[in-house]
Amino acid sequence: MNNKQVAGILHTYGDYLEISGENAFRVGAYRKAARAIENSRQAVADLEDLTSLPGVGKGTATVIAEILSTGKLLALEELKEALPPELPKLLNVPGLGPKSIYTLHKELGVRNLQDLRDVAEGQKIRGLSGFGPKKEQKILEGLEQLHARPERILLHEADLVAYRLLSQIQDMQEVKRVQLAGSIRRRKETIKDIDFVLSTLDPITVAKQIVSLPEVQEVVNHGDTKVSIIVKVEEIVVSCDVRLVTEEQFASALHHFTGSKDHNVRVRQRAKQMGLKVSEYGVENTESGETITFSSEQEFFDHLHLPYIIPELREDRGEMEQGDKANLPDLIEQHDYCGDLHMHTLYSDGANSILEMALAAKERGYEYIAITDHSRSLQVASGLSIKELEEQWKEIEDVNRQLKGEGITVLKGTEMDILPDGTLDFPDEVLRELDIVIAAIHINFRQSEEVMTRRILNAMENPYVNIIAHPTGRKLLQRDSYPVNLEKLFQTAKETGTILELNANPHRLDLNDEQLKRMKEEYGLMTAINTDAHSIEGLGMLPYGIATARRGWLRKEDVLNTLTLTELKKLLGSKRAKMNK
DNA sequence: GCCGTTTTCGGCCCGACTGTTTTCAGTCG
Repeated sequence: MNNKQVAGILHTYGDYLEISGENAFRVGAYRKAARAIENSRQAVADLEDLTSLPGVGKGTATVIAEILSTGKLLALEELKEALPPELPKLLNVPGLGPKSIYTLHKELGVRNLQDLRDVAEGQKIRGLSGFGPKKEQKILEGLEQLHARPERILLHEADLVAYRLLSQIQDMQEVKRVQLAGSIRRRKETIKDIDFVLSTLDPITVAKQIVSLPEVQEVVNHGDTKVSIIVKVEEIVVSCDVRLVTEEQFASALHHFTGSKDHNVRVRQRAKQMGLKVSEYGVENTESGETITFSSEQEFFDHLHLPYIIPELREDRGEMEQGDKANLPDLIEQHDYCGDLHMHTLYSDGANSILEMALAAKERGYEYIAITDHSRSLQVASGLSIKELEEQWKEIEDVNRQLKGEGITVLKGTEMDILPDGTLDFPDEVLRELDIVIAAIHINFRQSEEVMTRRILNAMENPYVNIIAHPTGRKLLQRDSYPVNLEKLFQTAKETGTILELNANPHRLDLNDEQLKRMKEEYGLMTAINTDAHSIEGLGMLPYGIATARRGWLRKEDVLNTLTLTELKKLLGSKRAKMNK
């Protein structure tokens, strides 16, 4: 049993207990334990003392031990017998929580979504105490919404919607300040809803203006301090929450609604120990009852004796402990970035020429780029034959001559396929001529973990392979990673001097934030942030890579692309020198 | 169920909105 499986059972147990009417704190305790296991770096099966996990005491330790030894949990099996198997699915219906589900099941015998629809349509819900016609209507609407739109959207899609709204809200006369908050501000890879915080003297007028914006499809909530709407921009439908506060409250509200939830809990626990109470409106001194407000988040953190914690770090992954010790890393910034090492041109499946890509890169202030078109096997992406690759080298040399003195250098590269049997698509004689070699898997994802891992290890053991592109192969909201043993990849990367990429494409972000953090902290490895651009515009996806690196606690020195051209060439050459000895 | 530099009992982060009520419970973030 791995950590994910154990945590999964605990989460399910929590769901079942909750809809059985169990004490909410007990339910919360199991969920907290499940999160602790998910976040644990050690395999829970190997732990000597389960209660060393935060939030795991004697009771939960016994439960975990049972799951580990038998693969299941008797108490959960019994609950599953006693309750209809599809009942937990009702938790996904917006506006419907555990208490209501419990009542609906007990009083009306509701077992699944269909039953729920039937009793709502049959107007049977309104007769229950605590329920009425509006609640009944809300449940029907919730059932509609359940399948109407995707649960989450990608960060770059959220940005498109968010900035469209932000500029309009900014222009409203009564609005003093407005800023994005929530997961979009923390730059999380996918977004459930977009949060805005604004300050104004006239919340009622501003709220009215917001609900009548042209992008608004539906008004979910409309209060004096909070407005919830569903908006549509270019086929992207997403819900947005807007919080309206006074100018004095703005900094506290911004922090509160930026989250994450777990981070906020930690902040409040800390404040409580200091005799303070934190809310979205300010910090109250429990003894004197006086509430202090702040003009910036910086002041807010100062007041709690913490350094400023940037939004990307607010995930309760150690930022409070490290902040307390003044030990937070100096994170990479976009201006540290010197060049992109993974991009495609007209030679394979890109949209622009080598010269166009080079000029665009120069425009962005880069010192170098690498042209890495696909290799011969990947015919769906017009992979290059050896002959075509050699023709490309001539063109790259031409472009370099043409751009001499312009401060930009084009490197000869390839994104070479790792074939299903683990061999490489080009022979060493060809690879030797290249400045940089990226290897990647694009076909045969369905092999076993052992075979997939072996394929990649083979590539890493080749002296000419510098980088493994998108190492897990996942596509966000589309497909999971192929099975691969990341620990073995990290270990071999360390031994061979191969670099695992952070692919900045917002559909990939592969490796992800947590994997990057682990790779750096436990193996001391650097990454390469590349856009994998297929056009000039694709180069502009870099911020998504930088943000993910920051969420992974990476500093400038943890990223290959911050090296100067001279340093880069030296580092790329060092693997060959070492392995060809 | 967990947890303790006031604590081994009595809290558990905190508040808005909605729909149901006539003072509050449930849900959400």
